[in-house]
Amino acid sequence: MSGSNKPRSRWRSGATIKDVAAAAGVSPMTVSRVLNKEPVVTLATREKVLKAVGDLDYRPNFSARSLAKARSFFIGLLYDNPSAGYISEFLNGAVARGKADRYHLVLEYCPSGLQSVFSDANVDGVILLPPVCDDINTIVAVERLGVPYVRISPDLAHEKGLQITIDDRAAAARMVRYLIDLGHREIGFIKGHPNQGASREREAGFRAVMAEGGLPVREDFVVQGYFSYKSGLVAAEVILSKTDRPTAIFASNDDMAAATVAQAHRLGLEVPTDLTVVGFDDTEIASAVWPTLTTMRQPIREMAEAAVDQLIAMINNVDAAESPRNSSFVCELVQRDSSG
Amino acid sequence: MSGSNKPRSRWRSGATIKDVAAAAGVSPMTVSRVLNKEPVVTLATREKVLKAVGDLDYRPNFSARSLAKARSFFIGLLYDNPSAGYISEFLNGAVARGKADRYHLVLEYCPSGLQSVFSDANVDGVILLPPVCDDINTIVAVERLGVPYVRISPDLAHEKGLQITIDDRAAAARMVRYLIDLGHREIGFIKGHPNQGASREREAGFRAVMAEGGLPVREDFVVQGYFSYKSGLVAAEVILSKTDRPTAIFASNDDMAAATVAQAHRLGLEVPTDLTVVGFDDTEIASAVWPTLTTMRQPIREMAEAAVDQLIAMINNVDAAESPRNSSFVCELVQRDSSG
DNA sequence: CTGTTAGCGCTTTCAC
DNA sequence: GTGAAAGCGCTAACAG
Repeated sequence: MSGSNKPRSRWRSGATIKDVAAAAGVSPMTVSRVLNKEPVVTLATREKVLKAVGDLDYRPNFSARSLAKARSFFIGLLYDNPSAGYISEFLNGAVARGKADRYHLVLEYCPSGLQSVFSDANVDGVILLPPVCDDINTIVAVERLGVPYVRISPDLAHEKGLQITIDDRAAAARMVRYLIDLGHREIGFIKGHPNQGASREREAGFRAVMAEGGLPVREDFVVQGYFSYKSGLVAAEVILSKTDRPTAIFASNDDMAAATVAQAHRLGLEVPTDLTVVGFDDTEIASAVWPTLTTMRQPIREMAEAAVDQLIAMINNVDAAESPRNSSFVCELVQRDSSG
Repeated sequence: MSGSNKPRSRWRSGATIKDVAAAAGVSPMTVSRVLNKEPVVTLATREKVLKAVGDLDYRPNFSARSLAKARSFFIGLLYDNPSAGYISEFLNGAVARGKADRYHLVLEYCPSGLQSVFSDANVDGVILLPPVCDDINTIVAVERLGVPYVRISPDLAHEKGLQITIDDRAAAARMVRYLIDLGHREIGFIKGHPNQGASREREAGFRAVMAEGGLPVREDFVVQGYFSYKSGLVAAEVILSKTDRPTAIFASNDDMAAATVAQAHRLGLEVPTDLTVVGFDDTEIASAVWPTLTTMRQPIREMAEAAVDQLIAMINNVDAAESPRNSSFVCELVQRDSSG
């Protein structure tokens, strides 16, 4: 940190609630009531106050309000290297939803393993994105914080804390059924990162439907990936370099599906003519590659909105916090050009 | 908002600085000094205090500290639909850098046009991402806030406020020289969104080098894009559907370059055999498509770190704020598979 | 419907 | 090197 800490000799203006009260000829308390939209205030009084607020360009002091209300009006967002598309989509939803209730988002980068959570922030609630939502150290740290929290697409069910999920298994099952309906019999599968519950669920959905359809799963067509583009490249090569190969590959996310398409091209295979490729999530990349990817759209934005909503409800209403109402979102099959 | 607002009957723990002081047998003031790492305190005292802090699991109240210090320790980040890759990269840098000085980032979504900036947050400084950094209403609103701000890759030079830029013109020039060195003579260009200065600069760099090399610019090979994948698809079609076409296309960002590759494929052209395509930014998509894109890497993370650094310096030191030291970052040509 | 009093938890200032 | 008093700007709780 640099030098002397003398603050604000020119920053920050300074009209306080007292100034507004004086200008409007009322008490600070009345100003406070107007600002907090309490319905009791007379219309006339309200207007006087609002005028004074405008004249003085008054902006309430967040810290003072927080201190008095014993609330920070901040929600912490714990993340750790999600794909760019995922986090940016999530942020859009969460920021918009928080704004309505005057909540702001504070970002905390949480490389799992490091338990350096919340060095000193005081937030009213916390949202944990995968895979942080499954890091036990982080969860413990958040619980010690004593604030409500929401876990997004978590793996293990954990006593407290609300969970916002999608039914990964059902969604994966739907995708495999789609492939079978298309006439595919030999279907390859690229698994997701083993540190995420979604990976197991998606695989389970895949296997369930294959079994259901009486189709044997060729274990050498099921390979480990890690949700990254690179890992998809490797996995696809393993599957496609065999003399016999599947007619379709279901990758556990879009990045790996995109990589599979690229690998297919490299090996001289046309998509979808020679090989059908499908992904999961419907992140940006799904519409960016060529051919565009058939995938399972995860309603990330809606999930973010729900997370913020529920969190605010829990912050306001302790009862709600006692009996969290987990919610599960449904995915939508988005058919594009990579399947046939 | 839901129901009654009775707070924290079970959330929030509660050890205050007084409790710590009592436990350590010192005054609150001494605890404060220890916590703020003021060097005056005796080692013995310091240790007593630290032990009490640990025992009580004390975490300082951010709001109280902010109120007393007249500082929020929050930095606002104003954004408006940047590409996912851009914002997520920027966030990584900014969050990490802020952490070192106990600053946190608060996100504000600022659809330009709407001047709904900072409904009520009080931040110590503001970072404006493009294109918000060029929205005059937003700039005015931020100036009225009375806090220092940094603009990232801004268009018009504006009196106050620090600017973190790259030399778009020079970078674009370098890319065009690279293409010429590769033997290309007929080079197409897809412009960026006209609301961003970077677009004009990149085009200027393109034209300068073409002129420098004595190569005429075919105006029908220069078409308008808007930085989106879709706009790139359209632009590329315009250029490539002619009977004669350029041997190389320089798109003003990666999304449009990726779209150009896709469009080329659709038209039966091989990249780079039949057509060289290059982009700008080196965002995620550049390594995600096939063939991977040759592009100009913009050091987004470093720029984010610099922005936070400078902002904190300005917050702490008014003198620094008087004479902002703008900084310009250099880009790096990343050669991949889409050029030849 | 509006005002008064007190205090949130911390830090500043000034003593000692 | 440490402590006591006062106050940051706001709102809860109570009066009236």
